[in-house]
Amino acid sequence: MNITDQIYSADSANQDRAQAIRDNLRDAIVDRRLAPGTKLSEGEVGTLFNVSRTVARAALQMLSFEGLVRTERNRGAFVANPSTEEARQVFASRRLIEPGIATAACERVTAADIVAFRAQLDEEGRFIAERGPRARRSEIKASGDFHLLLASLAGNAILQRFMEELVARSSLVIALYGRSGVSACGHSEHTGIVGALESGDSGLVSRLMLHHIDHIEADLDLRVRAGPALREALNF
Amino acid sequence: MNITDQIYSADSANQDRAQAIRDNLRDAIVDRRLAPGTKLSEGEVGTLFNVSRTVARAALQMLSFEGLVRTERNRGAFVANPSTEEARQVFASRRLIEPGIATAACERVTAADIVAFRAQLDEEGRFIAERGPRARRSEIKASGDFHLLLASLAGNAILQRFMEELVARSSLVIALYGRSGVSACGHSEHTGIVGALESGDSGLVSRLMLHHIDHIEADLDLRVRAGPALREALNF
DNA sequence: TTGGCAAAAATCGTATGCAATCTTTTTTGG
DNA sequence: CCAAAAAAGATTGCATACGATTTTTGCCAA
Repeated sequence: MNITDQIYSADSANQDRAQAIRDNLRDAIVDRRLAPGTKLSEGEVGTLFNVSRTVARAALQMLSFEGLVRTERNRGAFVANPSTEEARQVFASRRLIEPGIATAACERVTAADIVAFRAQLDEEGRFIAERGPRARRSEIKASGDFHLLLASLAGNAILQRFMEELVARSSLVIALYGRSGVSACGHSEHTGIVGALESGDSGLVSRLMLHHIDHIEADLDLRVRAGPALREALNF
Repeated sequence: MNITDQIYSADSANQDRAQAIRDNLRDAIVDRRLAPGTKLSEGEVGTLFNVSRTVARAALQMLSFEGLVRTERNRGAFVANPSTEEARQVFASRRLIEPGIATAACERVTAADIVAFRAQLDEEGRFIAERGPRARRSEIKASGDFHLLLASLAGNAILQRFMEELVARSSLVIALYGRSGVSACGHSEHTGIVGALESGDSGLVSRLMLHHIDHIEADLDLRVRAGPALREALNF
């Protein structure tokens, strides 16, 4: 089981079908099974999940609030294709929020949490060792789940939701602009953060997290390329 | 309090109608024309704004994402009634985010922005001078607008949206738990922040903002009272 | 009066239909 | 043969309909 399953199961279990569809689509987007720019028509989503357009539409609306889907009036919904500027804003937001979350988590972490972190790290390591695009996607997801696990420990539901959005969008950004070299490095940084958490040094945890975010962003290629206008025009 | 106190303008010009309704309802909630716990039935909202339940429902869904409305399955939507714990989380989030926003804004602020801030401060001052509940509501709103104006200068659309949500929820919290004494004090702090912005000292701006948030929260009465279970049971 | 139960009313969740808008294909004029 | 106009097709925006669930009402007995 992975983290997001844990986080959302309580919601989607007895709640709306729209929420279940949203979770399903979000996983697909974060996993890159749905490429940026892919059209998500209400009818198609509806038939795929055996619901009416009404329910499919609600799910797409939720994803659009989270920034994972962009909707255009009378045209439909598309998997988001974040610009380099958006990518920068995502990471600027994370730099602001996540060190604070790490500090808060450090002050509330329990031995059981550390065990969960170790398991999470093991899973990450497994995917890094594997080859192939399937493992690559699982690796991105597992890496995001690490940050979500930390956020869930901070004891602040609002910040946790913000982080869910930011992590999901980060996955999109990394899939689009990542230069792929950093995986093992990121993993070792995660390991370091868990170690600092265990030692209870909240200042260190916060600093490590900040550096980690910087490293992730530094691995991106955020130079302006072929012009976003062209990308847009080609509906990518 | 009743929804029908609501005034609505017929301009659904180029935007989505659901969005216009959401904005209208949000203003009403933030202004406290709609009290926490008030039921917002889809049918009633729909007839009030001359739209079908479909559109009204979409608007309510948006507000529920923002945390201003709580929806219960098969029961309906209600204006949120944040608990003291939620109130603490709102302010913890603001303490994390807003000093950073202030720093970013300080580095991008222009002379024209300063003029806009002065105008905003003047408006605040006017409402503080006035008496009566109408002025009190306008005062809360104007105070929130100050923070939103600052957020808009930070140049980060994601953080700006987070702040919009946090400021709106703060208004609810202040309306519920505020002890009311702090208005003039908050105004003077706003003035101080603008002054620091003008001087370009981003460290000072950040520190003033942090203190300001602390003062706002300190003015709240967040002791656990008559038991949130009772409040919930009474649907307040 | 109070408590409990069943019918009625209200409200929500969802599917479906129609008009408006956008996209693609076909037709027409040069 | 190509460009522009027109028609056909697809998709969304919105309203409405109907079953399901909840809440209220009315009634009777304790």
